[in-house]
Amino acid sequence: MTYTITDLANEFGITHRALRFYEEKGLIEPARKGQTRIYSDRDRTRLRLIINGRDVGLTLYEIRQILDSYRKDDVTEQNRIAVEFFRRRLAAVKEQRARVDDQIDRLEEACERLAGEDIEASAPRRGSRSRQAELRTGTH
DNA sequence: GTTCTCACA
DNA sequence: TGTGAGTA
Repeated sequence: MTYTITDLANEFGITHRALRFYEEKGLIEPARKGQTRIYSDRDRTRLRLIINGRDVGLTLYEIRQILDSYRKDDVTEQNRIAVEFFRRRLAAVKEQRARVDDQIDRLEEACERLAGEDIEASAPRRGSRSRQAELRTGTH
């Protein structure tokens, strides 16, 4: 089975521009009929990997390195390389989450501090006692 | 319809 | 990590 650039673009919800972009970056090398690109099932499988990798935040360069490892026959080695990239990305994403959580905490605290008195009357903060109430009574 | 290139965010 | 416009 073969596919045109529009076939795969439609199937994966990307533009034909993106497909050529991936090709330019060396992630995929479709055959040519004249000047027109002809994508094989193998190209389609690689594209699926590209999209999945992109969706979890890997760079195209990282995806290419994983794809390149598939030129080896050693499946164990392929998996080792992929896992290496996944772990690294996982650590980065978790770090991002920690920063986001910290920002949320700071913003919530600031809001409570600045507008707490007004907001509290109508919408009590979570927990049985608000921070403001604790401050007023001096208890914890 | 598909290709390529250049500018642009 | 792509998009838009213009072209052949």
